[in-house]
Amino acid sequence: MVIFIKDWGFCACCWSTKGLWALTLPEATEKGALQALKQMRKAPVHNDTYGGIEKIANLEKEKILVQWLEQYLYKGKRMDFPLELDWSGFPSFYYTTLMKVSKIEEGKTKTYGEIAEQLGNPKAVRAVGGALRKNPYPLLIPCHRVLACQGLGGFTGADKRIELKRRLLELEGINVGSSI
DNA sequence: CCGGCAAACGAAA
DNA sequence: TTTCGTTTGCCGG
Repeated sequence: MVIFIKDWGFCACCWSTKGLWALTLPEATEKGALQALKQMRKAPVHNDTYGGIEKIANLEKEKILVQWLEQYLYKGKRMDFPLELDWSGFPSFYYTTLMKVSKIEEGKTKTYGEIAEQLGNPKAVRAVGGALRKNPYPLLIPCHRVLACQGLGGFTGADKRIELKRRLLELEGINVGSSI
């Protein structure tokens, strides 16, 4: 479904086979968000299949997701997410990586290197990046709190979405210089 | 089935 | 500025 968040813009939220995807480009129009939603339902952004989860988007979950997002993005309150997340079939390295990431407290950040170190594999920095790239639950698993040692790192691949990472960090009171 | 390569990185040459 | 290291998925043979 599509919601409008003040000072943020239209936001398409979809609970798909791959988990969650929420498109929160600030400049998205309602029409654009609807279009994106349609796309997401048809072909989820995360296009690797993990587990045999059914393909139908779950509207009930979507509602819960929307409420959560409104609390977080609009009111700045980050609640525990009330639904269980499905990790079946997800590669174990990715899973353990994302678990580490999920333990980063609100308002704090880590680097890809630090995560790799915590995994007992300090050189696997790039692999950590790979795991975050596959994060089926962006926003819920706070991968925006993982930065590169110099600069911001990436966020879901697409160009403009790095802007979302920046905004999420600002929302949590983390000062990201304009240069990085 | 295998080899090579790319990807949200980072250190060292 | 190039190379290498880690893990995974993808594509070509």
